[in-house]
Amino acid sequence: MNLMPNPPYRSVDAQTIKVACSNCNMRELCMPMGLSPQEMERLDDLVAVRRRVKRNASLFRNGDAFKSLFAIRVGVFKTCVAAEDGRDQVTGFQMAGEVVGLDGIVNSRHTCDAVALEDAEVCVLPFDRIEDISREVSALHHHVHRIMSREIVREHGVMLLLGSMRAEERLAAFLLNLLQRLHARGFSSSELVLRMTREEIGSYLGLKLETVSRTFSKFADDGLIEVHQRHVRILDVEALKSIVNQQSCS
Amino acid sequence: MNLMPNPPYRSVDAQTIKVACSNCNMRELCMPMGLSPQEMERLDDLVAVRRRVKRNASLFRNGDAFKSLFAIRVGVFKTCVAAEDGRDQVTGFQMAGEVVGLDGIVNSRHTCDAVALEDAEVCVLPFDRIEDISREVSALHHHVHRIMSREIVREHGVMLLLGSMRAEERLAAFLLNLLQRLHARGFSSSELVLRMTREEIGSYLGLKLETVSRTFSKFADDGLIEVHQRHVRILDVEALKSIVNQQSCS
DNA sequence: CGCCGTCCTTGATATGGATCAATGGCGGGT
DNA sequence: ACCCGCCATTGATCCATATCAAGGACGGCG
Repeated sequence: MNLMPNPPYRSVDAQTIKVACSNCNMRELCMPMGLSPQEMERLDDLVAVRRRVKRNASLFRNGDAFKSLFAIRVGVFKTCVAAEDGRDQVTGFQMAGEVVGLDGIVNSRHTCDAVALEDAEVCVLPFDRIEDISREVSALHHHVHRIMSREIVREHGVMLLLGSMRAEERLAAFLLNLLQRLHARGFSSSELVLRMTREEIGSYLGLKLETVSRTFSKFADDGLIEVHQRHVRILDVEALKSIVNQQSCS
Repeated sequence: MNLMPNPPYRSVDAQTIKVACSNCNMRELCMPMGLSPQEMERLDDLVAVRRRVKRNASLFRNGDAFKSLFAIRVGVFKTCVAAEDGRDQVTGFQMAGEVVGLDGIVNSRHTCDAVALEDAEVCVLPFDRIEDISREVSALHHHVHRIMSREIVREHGVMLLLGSMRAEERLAAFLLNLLQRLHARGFSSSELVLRMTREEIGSYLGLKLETVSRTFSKFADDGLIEVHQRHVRILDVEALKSIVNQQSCS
């Protein structure tokens, strides 16, 4: 099942922008903190260009040669892996300040697709340059390790969710996670706009879209949230938290 | 649900052995290849000690301070994460030549348990020394990145399995994966001895132990495998592969 | 402004795997 | 060698979620 029947493949804007990290207002999200001015200067060599990615376009696709990591500046992406038989699985949703492309390092080829869910902009971080610079800037060196480790830990959490939680717990955990990340970016922690469809949420959570929709409705009936299409208002965070933590089965 | 009711916590043998990678017969599994003699010499500074871990003992536990990665020399481990409510999820089974502990880098604390499924031995790789040495030995630098990326890609595969496969597909994929890894280590690719219980397999695959058992029995009835307790003989690899790849639902 | 395509909601029904329960078998310890 | 505890198997039943089906709402475009 393909979520996007006709994705305009690689319809990426050619217009790329010369940039520097040192005056980027996102840097506290994607770059290490507490650098000396000369270290900061070295980092400016890292980001050669930015790239715009239109809604529904791919930043990279399974099989593409891996050359760079991408730090998201604007927009939300999904990453998804595909089985031979065509089934696919959303492995994550990434937003500003998060880094995508780590899957490509091991075999110099990407093994998943990264698709923009809205018009987006990323910083292109050539990986060989990352390795060169991090030889001199140990804060960057360690930062890269931390980013990769964080992704591993995040995926552990998703495995726990997929392996042992029920539909309501999964959706509550999903909402709380989005909320927390949006809050860290200065957005309201009681209101959010989903950038993905019910089907994409379902794929990520190992549920069918109807189940996602029904569970939203149930939360709304129970007074935990208000849902109007992709607009969600959180009325009772604590109740959501207790759904996630309740010992439901086994 | 705790898989191990009374784990002898941290009952690790104090007898640690002074060792060197350069004459280790496992090095092609856990270390980068094609090093110069002087690079190899630098690597010998990496592994300070080895550690023995008895069956059912933990190599590290959730909350432990992170100081080192561990390269497995002998034995099989499981890693598992726990939710607040006590549920836990096996996130992987690791065997000789594989590295555990990557989860600890991001916050300098481990976020999962690593438990030996049989008496085991690991090389202790202090992480600060890894970072120091990889500044000079770029092959090691890149190797660490590859190992972390490989783990991310592996977890993508588990997410696909947990999110979209049915019980038979999950177990077939699990057996094929074990087989392939054992084969790479010189073992038969048609016969294997499981080091984990049905419950641990079930936790990893997001199934209950009864379902795992029933699915083994079904495969045996269908003539795909022979099962005697933890001894499994593969009779029809191709059939297992076709179970994994078949477009079953949606 | 109305149409069309995509996404979402809701209901009815089916089913795969969980749960509950009972028995069996192997292995480790004394 | 025997017992005991853990692990595995198998059957009967239940239930959460998938599946199938039918509208409904919104947004973009002619």
